[in-house]
Amino acid sequence: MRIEDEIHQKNFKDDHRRLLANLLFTNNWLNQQLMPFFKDLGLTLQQHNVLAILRGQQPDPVCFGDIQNRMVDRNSNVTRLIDKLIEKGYVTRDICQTNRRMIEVRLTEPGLRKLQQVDENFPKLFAKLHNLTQEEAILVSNLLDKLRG
Amino acid sequence: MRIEDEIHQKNFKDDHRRLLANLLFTNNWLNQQLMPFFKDLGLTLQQHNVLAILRGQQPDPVCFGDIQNRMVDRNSNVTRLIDKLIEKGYVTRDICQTNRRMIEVRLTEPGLRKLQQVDENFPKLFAKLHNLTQEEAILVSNLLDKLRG
DNA sequence: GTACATTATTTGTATATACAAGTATATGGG
DNA sequence: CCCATATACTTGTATATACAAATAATGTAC
Repeated sequence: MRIEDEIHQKNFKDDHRRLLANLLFTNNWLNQQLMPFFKDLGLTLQQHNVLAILRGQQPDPVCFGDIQNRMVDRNSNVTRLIDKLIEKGYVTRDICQTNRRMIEVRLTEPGLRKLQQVDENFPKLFAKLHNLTQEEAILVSNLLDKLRG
Repeated sequence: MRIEDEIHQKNFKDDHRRLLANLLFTNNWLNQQLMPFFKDLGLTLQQHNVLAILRGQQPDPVCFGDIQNRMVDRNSNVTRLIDKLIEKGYVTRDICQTNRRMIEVRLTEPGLRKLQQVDENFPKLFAKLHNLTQEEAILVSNLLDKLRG
Protein backbone atom coordinates (compact mmCIF):
# COMPACT_ATOMS: atom_id res chain seq x y z
CA MET A 1 0.00 0.00 0.00
CA ARG A 2 1.34 3.41 -0.96
CA ILE A 3 2.34 5.74 1.85
CA GLU A 4 -0.15 8.29 0.51
CA ASP A 5 -2.97 5.84 1.16
CA GLU A 6 -1.59 4.68 4.50
CA ILE A 7 -1.71 8.14 6.02
CA HIS A 8 -4.46 9.53 3.75
CA GLN A 9 -2.31 12.28 2.33
CA LYS A 10 -3.00 13.18 -1.28
CA ASN A 11 0.53 14.16 -2.16
CA PHE A 12 3.82 15.36 -0.74
CA LYS A 13 5.66 18.61 -1.41
CA ASP A 14 8.62 16.67 -2.78
CA ASP A 15 10.05 13.18 -2.98
CA HIS A 16 12.40 13.64 -0.07
CA ARG A 17 9.51 14.53 2.23
CA ARG A 18 7.61 11.53 0.92
CA LEU A 19 10.61 9.36 1.76
CA LEU A 20 10.89 10.87 5.24
CA ALA A 21 7.24 10.12 6.02
CA ASN A 22 7.63 6.67 4.52
CA LEU A 23 10.69 5.84 6.63
CA LEU A 24 8.98 6.91 9.85
CA PHE A 25 5.76 5.11 8.94
CA THR A 26 7.59 1.96 7.90
CA ASN A 27 9.52 1.92 11.14
CA ASN A 28 6.28 2.04 13.08
CA TRP A 29 4.88 -0.74 10.96
CA LEU A 30 8.04 -2.76 11.60
CA ASN A 31 7.75 -2.29 15.35
CA GLN A 32 4.17 -3.51 15.19
CA GLN A 33 5.51 -6.72 13.66
CA LEU A 34 8.53 -7.09 15.94
CA MET A 35 7.15 -6.17 19.35
CA PRO A 36 4.53 -8.91 19.69
CA PHE A 37 6.98 -11.45 18.28
CA PHE A 38 9.56 -10.72 20.97
CA LYS A 39 6.94 -10.17 23.67
CA ASP A 40 5.63 -13.71 23.13
CA LEU A 41 9.16 -14.92 23.80
CA GLY A 42 9.49 -12.80 26.94
CA LEU A 43 11.98 -10.31 25.51
CA THR A 44 12.02 -6.80 24.13
CA LEU A 45 13.73 -6.00 20.84
CA GLN A 46 16.59 -4.29 22.69
CA GLN A 47 17.02 -7.15 25.16
CA HIS A 48 17.31 -9.55 22.25
CA ASN A 49 19.80 -7.25 20.56
CA VAL A 50 22.01 -7.34 23.69
CA LEU A 51 21.82 -11.13 23.94
CA ALA A 52 22.75 -11.49 20.27
CA ILE A 53 25.75 -9.16 20.75
CA LEU A 54 26.92 -11.24 23.70
CA ARG A 55 26.60 -14.46 21.72
CA GLY A 56 28.61 -12.92 18.91
CA GLN A 57 31.57 -12.35 21.24
CA GLN A 58 31.41 -15.62 23.13
CA PRO A 59 33.26 -16.83 25.10
CA ASP A 60 34.64 -13.32 25.73
CA PRO A 61 32.65 -10.98 27.97
CA VAL A 62 31.49 -7.61 26.59
CA CYS A 63 31.55 -4.32 28.49
CA PHE A 64 28.73 -1.76 28.52
CA GLY A 65 30.45 0.64 26.16
CA ASP A 66 30.94 -2.04 23.52
CA ILE A 67 27.34 -3.17 23.91
CA GLN A 68 26.20 0.42 23.41
CA ASN A 69 28.31 0.80 20.27
CA ARG A 70 26.99 -2.40 18.73
CA MET A 71 23.34 -1.79 19.49
CA VAL A 72 20.94 -0.93 16.71
CA ASP A 73 19.18 1.48 19.08
CA ARG A 74 21.90 3.75 20.46
CA ASN A 75 19.68 5.40 23.02
CA SER A 76 19.08 2.37 25.14
CA ASN A 77 20.17 2.69 28.74
CA VAL A 78 22.48 -0.29 28.91
CA THR A 79 22.61 -0.34 32.74
CA ARG A 80 18.87 -0.81 33.03
CA LEU A 81 18.69 -3.22 30.09
CA ILE A 82 21.29 -5.45 31.73
CA ASP A 83 19.43 -5.22 35.05
CA LYS A 84 16.39 -6.71 33.33
CA LEU A 85 18.42 -9.47 31.69
CA ILE A 86 20.04 -10.39 35.03
CA GLU A 87 16.57 -10.58 36.64
CA LYS A 88 15.62 -13.04 33.91
CA GLY A 89 18.84 -15.00 34.44
CA TYR A 90 20.08 -14.56 30.87
CA VAL A 91 23.33 -12.71 31.64
CA THR A 92 25.84 -12.16 34.45
CA ARG A 93 27.75 -9.02 35.34
CA ASP A 94 31.17 -8.77 36.99
CA ILE A 95 33.54 -5.92 37.62
CA CYS A 96 36.50 -6.16 35.25
CA GLN A 97 39.65 -6.80 37.31
CA THR A 98 42.03 -5.01 34.94
CA ASN A 99 39.89 -1.86 34.77
CA ARG A 100 37.51 -1.61 37.68
CA ARG A 101 35.34 1.01 35.95
CA MET A 102 34.23 -1.56 33.43
CA ILE A 103 31.58 -4.25 33.74
CA GLU A 104 31.98 -7.64 32.07
CA VAL A 105 28.70 -9.02 30.81
CA ARG A 106 28.39 -12.69 29.90
CA LEU A 107 25.64 -14.82 28.42
CA THR A 108 24.39 -17.62 30.68
CA GLU A 109 23.27 -21.06 29.58
CA PRO A 110 19.56 -20.06 29.87
CA GLY A 111 20.35 -16.90 27.90
CA LEU A 112 21.84 -18.97 25.11
CA ARG A 113 18.83 -21.28 25.10
CA LYS A 114 16.49 -18.27 24.90
CA LEU A 115 18.41 -17.04 21.85
CA GLN A 116 18.09 -20.46 20.25
CA GLN A 117 14.37 -20.40 20.95
CA VAL A 118 14.15 -17.01 19.22
CA ASP A 119 16.09 -18.40 16.26
CA GLU A 120 13.63 -21.27 15.92
CA ASN A 121 10.78 -18.77 15.66
CA PHE A 122 12.51 -16.38 13.25
CA PRO A 123 11.14 -17.98 10.07
CA LYS A 124 7.62 -17.12 11.29
CA LEU A 125 8.64 -13.46 11.66
CA PHE A 126 10.62 -13.19 8.45
CA ALA A 127 7.74 -14.58 6.44
CA LYS A 128 6.17 -11.12 6.93
CA LEU A 129 9.29 -9.35 5.70
CA HIS A 130 9.92 -11.13 2.41
CA ASN A 131 7.91 -8.96 0.09
CA LEU A 132 11.17 -7.70 -1.39
CA THR A 133 13.46 -9.84 -3.51
CA GLN A 134 17.04 -10.34 -2.37
CA GLU A 135 18.20 -7.79 -4.95
CA GLU A 136 15.69 -5.22 -3.71
CA ALA A 137 16.69 -5.82 -0.08
CA ILE A 138 20.34 -5.20 -0.99
CA LEU A 139 19.40 -2.10 -2.97
CA VAL A 140 17.34 -0.52 -0.17
CA SER A 141 19.99 -1.31 2.41
CA ASN A 142 22.71 0.33 0.31
CA LEU A 143 20.55 3.39 -0.30
CA LEU A 144 19.86 3.71 3.43
CA ASP A 145 23.63 3.65 4.00
CA LYS A 146 23.93 6.41 1.42
CA LEU A 147 21.07 8.42 2.95
CA ARG A 148 22.85 8.62 6.30
CA GLY A 149 25.95 9.94 4.55
CA MET B 1 28.80 4.46 6.32
CA ARG B 2 27.76 0.86 5.86
CA ILE B 3 25.45 -0.63 8.46
CA GLU B 4 28.09 -3.29 9.17
CA ASP B 5 30.49 -0.57 10.29
CA GLU B 6 27.87 1.41 12.18
CA ILE B 7 27.03 -1.46 14.51
CA HIS B 8 30.39 -3.26 14.22
CA GLN B 9 28.91 -6.43 12.83
CA LYS B 10 31.09 -8.28 10.33
CA ASN B 11 28.26 -9.72 8.30
CA PHE B 12 24.60 -10.68 8.39
CA LYS B 13 23.03 -14.09 7.92
CA ASP B 14 21.14 -12.84 4.89
CA ASP B 15 20.24 -9.65 3.07
CA HIS B 16 16.78 -9.39 4.61
CA ARG B 17 18.26 -9.38 8.10
CA ARG B 18 20.75 -6.77 6.99
CA LEU B 19 17.87 -4.66 5.73
CA LEU B 20 15.95 -5.13 8.97
CA ALA B 21 18.91 -3.94 11.05
CA ASN B 22 19.47 -1.09 8.63
CA LEU B 23 15.85 0.10 8.79
CA LEU B 24 15.88 0.12 12.59
CA PHE B 25 19.27 1.80 12.74
CA THR B 26 18.34 4.39 10.13
CA ASN B 27 15.17 5.23 12.00
CA ASN B 28 17.18 5.89 15.13
CA TRP B 29 19.56 8.05 13.15
CA LEU B 30 16.59 9.93 11.69
CA ASN B 31 15.15 10.58 15.13
CA GLN B 32 18.48 11.97 16.25
CA GLN B 33 18.20 14.50 13.42
CA LEU B 34 14.50 15.29 13.88
CA MET B 35 14.14 15.49 17.66
CA PRO B 36 16.51 18.40 18.32
CA PHE B 37 15.12 20.25 15.29
CA PHE B 38 11.57 20.13 16.63
CA LYS B 39 12.66 20.58 20.23
CA ASP B 40 14.30 23.90 19.34
CA LEU B 41 10.93 24.99 17.97
CA GLY B 42 9.08 23.86 21.11
CA LEU B 43 7.35 20.88 19.51
CA THR B 44 7.69 17.13 19.34
CA LEU B 45 7.61 15.28 16.03
CA GLN B 46 4.11 13.98 16.81
CA GLN B 47 2.79 17.37 17.89
CA HIS B 48 4.01 18.81 14.60
CA ASN B 49 2.39 15.94 12.72
CA VAL B 50 -0.98 16.76 14.34
CA LEU B 51 -0.68 20.47 13.53
CA ALA B 52 0.16 19.67 9.91
CA ILE B 53 -2.86 17.36 9.65
CA LEU B 54 -5.12 20.11 11.02
CA ARG B 55 -3.72 22.63 8.54
CA GLY B 56 -4.34 20.18 5.73
CA GLN B 57 -8.06 20.08 6.54
CA GLN B 58 -8.57 23.78 7.25
CA PRO B 59 -11.02 25.34 7.72
CA ASP B 60 -12.75 22.07 8.67
CA PRO B 61 -12.14 20.63 12.14
CA VAL B 62 -10.71 17.11 12.50
CA CYS B 63 -11.83 14.52 15.03
CA PHE B 64 -9.49 12.30 17.06
CA GLY B 65 -10.12 9.20 14.98
CA ASP B 66 -9.19 10.96 11.76
CA ILE B 67 -6.08 12.43 13.37
CA GLN B 68 -5.09 8.95 14.51
CA ASN B 69 -5.57 7.53 11.00
CA ARG B 70 -3.50 10.23 9.36
CA MET B 71 -0.63 10.16 11.80
CA VAL B 72 2.70 8.71 10.78
CA ASP B 73 3.03 7.25 14.28
CA ARG B 74 -0.14 5.27 14.89
CA ASN B 75 0.59 4.60 18.53
CA SER B 76 0.37 8.14 19.72
CA ASN B 77 -2.23 8.78 22.36
CA VAL B 78 -4.19 11.51 20.60
CA THR B 79 -6.02 12.64 23.76
CA ARG B 80 -2.79 13.47 25.55
CA LEU B 81 -1.17 14.93 22.43
CA ILE B 82 -4.07 17.35 22.00
CA ASP B 83 -3.91 18.21 25.73
CA LYS B 84 -0.34 19.37 25.18
CA LEU B 85 -1.24 21.37 22.10
CA ILE B 86 -4.12 23.08 23.93
CA GLU B 87 -1.73 23.98 26.79
CA LYS B 88 0.48 25.63 24.19
CA GLY B 89 -2.48 27.40 22.62
CA TYR B 90 -2.01 25.87 19.17
CA VAL B 91 -5.39 24.07 18.91
CA THR B 92 -8.93 24.17 20.32
CA ARG B 93 -11.23 21.27 21.15
CA ASP B 94 -15.02 21.23 21.07
CA ILE B 95 -17.60 18.51 21.35
CA CYS B 96 -19.14 17.81 17.95
CA GLN B 97 -22.81 18.78 18.07
CA THR B 98 -23.99 16.20 15.52
CA ASN B 99 -22.23 13.31 17.28
CA ARG B 100 -21.48 14.13 20.86
CA ARG B 101 -18.94 11.32 21.20
CA MET B 102 -16.61 13.09 18.83
CA ILE B 103 -14.21 15.97 19.47
CA GLU B 104 -13.60 18.66 16.87
CA VAL B 105 -10.03 19.88 16.88
CA ARG B 106 -9.12 23.15 15.17
CA LEU B 107 -5.86 24.97 14.53
CA THR B 108 -5.57 28.40 16.18
CA GLU B 109 -3.83 31.45 14.75
CA PRO B 110 -0.74 30.86 16.97
CA GLY B 111 -0.78 27.21 15.85
CA LEU B 112 -0.71 28.27 12.23
CA ARG B 113 2.13 30.72 12.89
CA LYS B 114 4.11 27.97 14.65
CA LEU B 115 3.69 25.75 11.58
CA GLN B 116 4.93 28.58 9.37
CA GLN B 117 7.94 29.00 11.65
CA VAL B 118 8.68 25.29 11.28
CA ASP B 119 8.37 25.60 7.49
CA GLU B 120 10.89 28.43 7.47
CA ASN B 121 13.38 26.20 9.25
CA PHE B 122 12.78 23.08 7.15
CA PRO B 123 15.54 23.78 4.61
CA LYS B 124 18.06 23.58 7.46
CA LEU B 125 16.74 20.12 8.37
CA PHE B 126 16.41 18.79 4.85
CA ALA B 127 19.98 19.73 4.05
CA LYS B 128 20.92 16.69 6.19
CA LEU B 129 18.58 14.42 4.25
CA HIS B 130 19.63 15.13 0.68
CA ASN B 131 22.32 12.52 0.23
CA LEU B 132 19.99 10.66 -2.12
CA THR B 133 19.06 11.95 -5.56
CA GLN B 134 15.39 12.51 -6.34
CA GLU B 135 15.34 9.25 -8.32
CA GLU B 136 16.83 7.33 -5.41
CA ALA B 137 14.35 8.88 -2.95
CA ILE B 138 11.47 7.76 -5.17
CA LEU B 139 12.99 4.29 -5.54
CA VAL B 140 13.44 3.74 -1.79
CA SER B 141 9.98 5.05 -1.04
CA ASN B 142 8.39 2.69 -3.55
CA LEU B 143 10.36 -0.26 -2.21
CA LEU B 144 9.28 0.55 1.36
CA ASP B 145 5.67 0.51 0.13
CA LYS B 146 6.36 -2.89 -1.39
CA LEU B 147 8.08 -4.16 1.76
CA ARG B 148 4.97 -3.51 3.85
CA GLY B 149 2.92 -5.50 1.36
C1' DG C 1 -38.31 1.96 24.04
C1' DT C 2 -35.15 -1.34 26.23
C1' DA C 3 -31.15 -4.27 25.89
C1' DC C 4 -26.93 -5.10 23.52
C1' DA C 5 -23.35 -4.16 20.58
C1' DT C 6 -20.48 -0.60 18.44
C1' DT C 7 -17.98 3.60 18.12
C1' DA C 8 -15.21 7.47 20.03
C1' DT C 9 -12.61 9.09 23.44
C1' DT C 10 -10.49 8.90 28.24
C1' DT C 11 -7.98 7.16 32.02
C1' DG C 12 -4.81 4.17 34.66
C1' DT C 13 -0.65 1.95 35.06
C1' DA C 14 3.55 -0.26 34.16
C1' DT C 15 7.43 0.23 31.47
C1' DA C 16 10.59 2.78 28.44
C1' DT C 17 13.04 6.90 26.81
C1' DA C 18 15.64 11.24 26.75
C1' DC C 19 18.66 13.86 29.00
C1' DA C 20 21.28 15.75 32.62
C1' DA C 21 23.83 15.19 36.75
C1' DG C 22 26.37 12.06 39.79
C1' DT C 23 29.93 8.52 41.24
C1' DA C 24 33.97 5.86 40.82
C1' DT C 25 38.18 4.65 38.59
C1' DA C 26 42.00 5.54 35.58
C1' DT C 27 45.43 8.41 33.18
C1' DG C 28 48.87 11.88 32.33
C1' DG C 29 51.35 16.29 33.36
C1' DG C 30 53.98 18.68 36.58
C1' DC D 1 52.73 11.84 44.48
C1' DC D 2 48.96 15.27 43.49
C1' DC D 3 45.63 17.25 40.71
C1' DA D 4 42.98 17.97 36.60
C1' DT D 5 40.81 15.61 33.09
C1' DA D 6 38.90 11.75 30.82
C1' DT D 7 36.51 7.41 30.90
C1' DA D 8 32.87 4.00 32.25
C1' DC D 9 28.97 3.33 34.30
C1' DT D 10 24.81 4.83 37.43
C1' DT D 11 21.00 7.39 39.00
C1' DG D 12 17.20 10.79 39.00
C1' DT D 13 13.51 12.78 36.82
C1' DA D 14 10.34 14.37 33.55
C1' DT D 15 8.05 12.85 29.69
C1' DA D 16 6.39 9.33 26.42
C1' DT D 17 4.67 4.74 25.12
C1' DA D 18 2.07 0.43 25.12
C1' DC D 19 -1.80 -1.67 26.43
C1' DA D 20 -5.89 -2.66 28.83
C1' DA D 21 -9.96 -1.14 31.05
C1' DA D 22 -13.40 2.48 31.68
C1' DT D 23 -16.79 5.86 30.22
C1' DA D 24 -20.07 7.81 27.30
C1' DA D 25 -22.92 8.39 23.15
C1' DT D 26 -24.91 6.19 19.32
C1' DG D 27 -27.00 2.60 16.45
C1' DT D 28 -29.80 -1.55 16.00
C1' DA D 29 -32.72 -5.60 16.80
C1' DC D 30 -36.54 -6.90 18.78
